[in-house]
Amino acid sequence: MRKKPTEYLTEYLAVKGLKSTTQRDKILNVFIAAGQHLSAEELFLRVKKLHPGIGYATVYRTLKLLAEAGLAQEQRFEDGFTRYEHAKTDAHHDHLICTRCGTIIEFENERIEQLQQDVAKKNRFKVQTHKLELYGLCAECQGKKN
Amino acid sequence: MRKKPTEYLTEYLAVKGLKSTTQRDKILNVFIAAGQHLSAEELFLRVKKLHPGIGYATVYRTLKLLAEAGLAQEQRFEDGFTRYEHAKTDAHHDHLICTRCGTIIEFENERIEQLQQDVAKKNRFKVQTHKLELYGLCAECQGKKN
DNA sequence: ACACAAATTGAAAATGGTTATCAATATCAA
DNA sequence: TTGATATTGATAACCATTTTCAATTTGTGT
Repeated sequence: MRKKPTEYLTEYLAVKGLKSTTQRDKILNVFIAAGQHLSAEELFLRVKKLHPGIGYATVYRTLKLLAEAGLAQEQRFEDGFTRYEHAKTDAHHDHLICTRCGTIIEFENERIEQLQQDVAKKNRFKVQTHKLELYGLCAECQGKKN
Repeated sequence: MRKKPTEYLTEYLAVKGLKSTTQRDKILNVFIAAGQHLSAEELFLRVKKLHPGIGYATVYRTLKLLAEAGLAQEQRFEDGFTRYEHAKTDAHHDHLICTRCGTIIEFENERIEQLQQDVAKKNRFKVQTHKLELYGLCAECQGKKN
């Protein structure tokens, strides 16, 4: 992804016969400036601060659009709602999720990926995507009582 | 779990100061007789067939209760709603999920579990539970067009 | 530039799985 | 049997996410 994300989006929209709008660009920019694992709600709050006119539904719609365009990736964690992370060109990664403070740590492990492929093959299964999440306590939270 | 599930449930309820009811026993029996990975909705339909009087909410409540009692385990897949599987005494297992027909295949892989522990350790993370799901096409669906 | 068909927006209502409410009923210890 | 408390069933409420729809904006052809 050597070109700017907004350019990439515009290109994607053109190809799909969709329209480029200022809202979409603004939302994308806020999304990029923000950290990983944002929920739609969180993104909406950030967007509203800079661009009060933009509506709730538009943020949801744009987030889905970004996912389709490959600029964001949907992740559904156990806390109920969907979060989005920036698309990475590099290898797939998985998550360590602290059940106490909510911290999310990313990791990648080539060996695990390989074993997953082995399992799939054994079951004559063709993997499209996968999800590996380890839930537990992060280093900080292990010490805390209660 | 050498004793009958209903007995186990009764015992759990007694310890917790809760009450044993015919509805709970009936729902538990239907749950046991049914296959794995039932949604609350699916269980409700089965229950209703045998015991028309039992309400929707009671099935939901009982399912949560069974999970607390250790008789069932909650699983949240990407299709949006929660499914329950029978608690197993044997090793933890993971899932292969067909994105076309919805078939769910269980598997377990000791080596992967081990590597997960390694990753956790490296991040000074204490794992409580984990979730590994491979989404893709099962053997049958790979041949089908569209 | 100009017009127009088609896409997009914002606000509000709808959805859909799940949970809470509440009056009526069932359970269980005394 | 009684009485305090838990449970039930029906329904309303929740809540994140989607859809609806009239008004507005965009891009293409002229």
